[in-house]
Amino acid sequence: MAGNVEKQTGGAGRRVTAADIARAAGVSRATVGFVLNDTPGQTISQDTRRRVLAEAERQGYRPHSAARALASGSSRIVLAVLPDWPMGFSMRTTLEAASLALQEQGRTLITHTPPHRAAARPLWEVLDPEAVLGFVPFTDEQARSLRASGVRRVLPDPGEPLPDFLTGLAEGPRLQVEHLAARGHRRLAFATPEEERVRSLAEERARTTREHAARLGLEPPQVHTLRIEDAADTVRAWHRAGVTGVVAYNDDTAALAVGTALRTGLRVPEDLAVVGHDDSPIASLFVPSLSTVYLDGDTLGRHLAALALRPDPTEAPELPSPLTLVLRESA
Amino acid sequence: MAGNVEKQTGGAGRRVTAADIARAAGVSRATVGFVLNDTPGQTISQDTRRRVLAEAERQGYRPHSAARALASGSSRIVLAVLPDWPMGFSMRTTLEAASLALQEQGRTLITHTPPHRAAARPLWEVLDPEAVLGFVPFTDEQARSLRASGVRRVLPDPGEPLPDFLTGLAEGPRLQVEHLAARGHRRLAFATPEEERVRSLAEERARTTREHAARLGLEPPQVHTLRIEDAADTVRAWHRAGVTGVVAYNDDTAALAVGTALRTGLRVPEDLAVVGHDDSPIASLFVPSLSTVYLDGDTLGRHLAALALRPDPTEAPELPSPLTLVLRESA
DNA sequence: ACCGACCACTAGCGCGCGCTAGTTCTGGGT
DNA sequence: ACCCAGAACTAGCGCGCGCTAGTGGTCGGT
Repeated sequence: MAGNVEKQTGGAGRRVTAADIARAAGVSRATVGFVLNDTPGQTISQDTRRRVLAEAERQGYRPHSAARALASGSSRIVLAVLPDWPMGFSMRTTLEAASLALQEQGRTLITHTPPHRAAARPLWEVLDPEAVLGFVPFTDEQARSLRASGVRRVLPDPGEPLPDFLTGLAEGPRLQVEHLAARGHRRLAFATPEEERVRSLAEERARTTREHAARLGLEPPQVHTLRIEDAADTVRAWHRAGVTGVVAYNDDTAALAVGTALRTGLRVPEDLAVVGHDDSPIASLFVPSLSTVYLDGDTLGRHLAALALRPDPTEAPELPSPLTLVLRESA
Repeated sequence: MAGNVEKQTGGAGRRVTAADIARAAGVSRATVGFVLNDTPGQTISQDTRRRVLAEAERQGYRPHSAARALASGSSRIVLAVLPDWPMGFSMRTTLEAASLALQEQGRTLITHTPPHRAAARPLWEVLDPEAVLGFVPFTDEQARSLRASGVRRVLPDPGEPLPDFLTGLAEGPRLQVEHLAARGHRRLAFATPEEERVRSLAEERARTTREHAARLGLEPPQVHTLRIEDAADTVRAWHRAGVTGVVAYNDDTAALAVGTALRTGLRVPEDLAVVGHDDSPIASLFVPSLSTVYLDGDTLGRHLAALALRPDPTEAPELPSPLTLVLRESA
């Protein structure tokens, strides 16, 4: 066997600790810590620094995060609790931007979608994160657990009003309604999927739809759940009722509306115009391609990171609107 | 202020530790540990047990996972590194099943999609997981980092042959090819998306497609990348070359193929039959609905959990084939 | 009366690391 | 010759928990 590094330290497969580095470099454990963490206020000679760094590299030292978390009192982990909505392209960009911004601050973003069957212990009790970002308000039960687990910052903060990044998520219908209104549609419907899990957001968007329809002097839009089984009935009912424009909760629902309309013999967008939401890949692939609302994930992601790490929870940074309308064939 | 529990322990917001419970219950810290962990081989009186449990409940005690991980030497976390493929419905079921199975063993499954821009520290160095499941083989660099981080079980194990759960992921084309062959198609094409990230799996599936086409005495299928910009050209080229059946990498690609064929004036499935893969929701929504391959996530998930926790890495459990063909309109 | 077995606990180490409170060693100023 | 400031370190505590090696007490058997 080639005399590999692990063997030299003794125990087969034992992980390399800072003490190993200290011994090998002929310094104390504290010095190793100072060098590897660039601890401010410590003066270390060039020579020692080099020796420690070289030895750490040679032995492939990786600090043990549990020990670090225990000693420092912070895991440097930020947990994003994702809702179970099919994650659109925009959401992925959002999380990636947030992740990058957090990384620059030495944090690690972990995303998590809770399983339907409630976990024995919620993930934040296991990970001990520094902050938890939810995309849906937490229940009282969850809030209690979060507090007991010592999570320092929770978003949205239970008890506080919803932060704008969440209300922003429900602002899409404004663009959808405005567009349909501009095209002369007077009677709209809001279409939502059946999924229980998206209900809270769907209701929020339905509310926004009604609000802006009222503002623009349109007929009060009806809200309908679109199911694969009876979508045809719903679409026919719309047609009979004079509905010509559909605000869809997301692109999947929009796709279902458009597909059903076509099968029912309606023309899209002539007989029924549909605007989706999320700008998911299928939006452009669908025949006809879907007009939809694009969400600027980059901006939103940075905003989220800033919210999670801001030292003073009372002062929140401003969020420029991250929504844009994408015009395609379906409306 | 109502005299709340936290206040009683002293420090504002300090988290409740096992020592607090011990003090309040009038027992030693060890006893608290024995009670809360049901440590085998320890005899605790009913009375004491009740007192400790009650006190833990009253104070909302949550064990500090970092400390536990440090002391026990294991984080009880299993990390699944997901590829960046759009996560189909089947994949979600797979992960959920795996998560549940792991939970029954006291483990926590954390899923993670590495960002495109490489993270400063890969997630496993931060989380210190007990096992890491990859859906794509690890690079040498990653393998080294995994070993240095003390991860006990890595799947797929670098250096070992691919486990069947991964080769199984490439078995779908067998069903796709067999179906098309049974319908009398002699000349097939394999359609893959452009995405760099799915390339390794796409190539694997292309190989399987060729293999089974050969086995069934079909013409050697050509492999084509389907891009939105020039999909029309590709589809026309297929038609000219006498290709009548398309094996698609996934449902998105199948959707693109079908959509393009329709726009080009071809009939589906009469002129071009297409079989997708993944049974994603759009597969049934699309017009015409897509024939596709369904992957039984439940079986696969349990298998994964078993692989991650099996005590002896040399003996792997059997995996029954988790694939089924779903017949719809496109083929 | 004494012993051993068993029950019901407790004292305290060790996990790996961050960090405070020293300690030793220069080298320049008086 | 002495002092003292600063550079360059080190000793060792504490984070919260798991767990081993005890320790006292009770009870049945001889």
